Amino acid sequence: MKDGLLTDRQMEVLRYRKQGMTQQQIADIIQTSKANVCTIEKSAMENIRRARETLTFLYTLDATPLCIVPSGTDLFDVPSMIFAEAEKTNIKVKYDTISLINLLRESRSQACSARLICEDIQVYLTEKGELYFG
Amino acid sequence: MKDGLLTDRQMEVLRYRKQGMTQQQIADIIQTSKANVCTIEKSAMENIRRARETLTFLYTLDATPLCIVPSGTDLFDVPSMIFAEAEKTNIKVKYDTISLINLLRESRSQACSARLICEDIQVYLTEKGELYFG
DNA sequence: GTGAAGTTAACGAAAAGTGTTTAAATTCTC
DNA sequence: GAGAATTTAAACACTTTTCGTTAACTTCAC
Repeated sequence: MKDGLLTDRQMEVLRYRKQGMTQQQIADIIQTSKANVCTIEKSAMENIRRARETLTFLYTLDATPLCIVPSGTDLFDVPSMIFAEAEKTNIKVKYDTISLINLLRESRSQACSARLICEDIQVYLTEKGELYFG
Repeated sequence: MKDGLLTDRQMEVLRYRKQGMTQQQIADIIQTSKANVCTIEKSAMENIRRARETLTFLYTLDATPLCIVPSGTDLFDVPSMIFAEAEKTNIKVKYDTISLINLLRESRSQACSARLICEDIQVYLTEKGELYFG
């Protein structure tokens, strides 16, 4: 029974990276090649992506796909898009405009740069009015 | 490049379970033994646990452990515990009492039954004042 | 162009994960 | 207690992941 998805090696590399070190510096410390540091970091990111997707699957087990927010959308246009779609389903969304934006920025920070959405985002709505971004 | 952590088999079982079927019913449908359905379901839950832990690691990479909320604590006592601890660190917590409780209930719903915390919960605080529950 | 940082591809060996069966044990319901 | 539902453990073939190497490649600042 292991802790998480990440190996010790992967966590080690991520910690050093968080501190701002280069792959070469890390390679020197953990005694390997920079190419290997690169692959370890890359597989760590892949594992993180998979962890995210796993939880999204779980959260959306009882949710229905609502709409897709296309890459290039203005962040501030997202709430009205979602409210409009939700109205068709007769489910009341649990979030107001502000908290919806905050929710999106917190759960998909990579997909938001300033006011621009830079990835397609699948939106799910549960019967309770909760939102998930896949 | 695979989707998530869960195999097709595991997702299949979780979907049927969500619909309220027994392991035996599922075994008949997917043509295997009920023991195997149990194993698959169990490893699915294990994978979900690991996905959660992976993301917690990521979120707490730049956070420091703040305190542990012990099992048995009243949910409504949690905010003041956390605020008291945070005061020692000179970091202002981003959440007020109500939103803190909501955050906890949403992110660790299993650990909250009504007003009772039923698992030890590790609390992390980032420099920005964000909270994570590990 | 040089050097530093990062990425990629191909390959091998070791480690870990998955689906399955069988059999025994546990929990739950009536 | 009887019977159904669920859980657990051990063992197996099989697949995937991981770490590591080597070598070539892109980017970017100077």
